[in-house]
Amino acid sequence: MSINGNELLQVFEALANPHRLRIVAALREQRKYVSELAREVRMSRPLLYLHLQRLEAAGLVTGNLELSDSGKAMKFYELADFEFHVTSETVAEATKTLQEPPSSKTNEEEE
Amino acid sequence: MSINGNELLQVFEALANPHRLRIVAALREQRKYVSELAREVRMSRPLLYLHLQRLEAAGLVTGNLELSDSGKAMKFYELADFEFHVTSETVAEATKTLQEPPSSKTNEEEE
DNA sequence: TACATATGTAATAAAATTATTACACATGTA
DNA sequence: TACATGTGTAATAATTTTATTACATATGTA
Repeated sequence: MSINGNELLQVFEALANPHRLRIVAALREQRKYVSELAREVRMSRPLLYLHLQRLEAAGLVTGNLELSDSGKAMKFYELADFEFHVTSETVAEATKTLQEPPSSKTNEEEE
Repeated sequence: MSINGNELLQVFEALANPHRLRIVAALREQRKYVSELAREVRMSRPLLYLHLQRLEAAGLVTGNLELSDSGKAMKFYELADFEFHVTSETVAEATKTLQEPPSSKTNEEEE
């Protein structure tokens, strides 16, 4: 069983942004909490949240809300283990199971 | 030597779209000319051109203008050979050589 | 209490991507 | 000549993504 088309698409979408590549690289050293990471990659927290959400939705990182020793809430993000082999073959295979969300003009008229 | 950060980003950007995944899959069987491919993936030619350009810019496909037997111009696109191993390690490695275009507020003020 | 540091989100603006429409030009065939 | 089929692109519209600003809430320490 290979990866689902929509999942693979989500992975590509998640990685198709320089900030998010940097976030992945930054998390490689060790897990980090959001504010800490924001300082490191020099990004506002709200924006970082957005990027983290995309990475998490794609399954590339996971977030965990924890309490520090002093009792303060900290949200830690860490990398997930992921490994994709990308060739025209694996892309074509995954694409078989690719489906657009059932919106738009799916089956209005054929010719 | 591994892949350059900006090149890898361009690959992800190219693959981060359902139409383009389908185009890759369609070209897997054999090379096709633009109008032919447009019919197959049910897309207007101008739009297909845009997507093909992105794929070509990323090095995933190549285009060739040829003359058919009858003398009509035909632009054939075919898949390039590509293979990427995507893990947090390869992403982090490539990210080292990632650079934003020298615009925006690169070095306005540090703190 | 005031301040620094956390999390979290809503509203809005800005920018980039995607999509459509309307062209121009060329060749082969009826 | 008229029509079908090909390439190619410019202008514009629509949509999505990215980014900013302004909040609210909570904890620990001076």
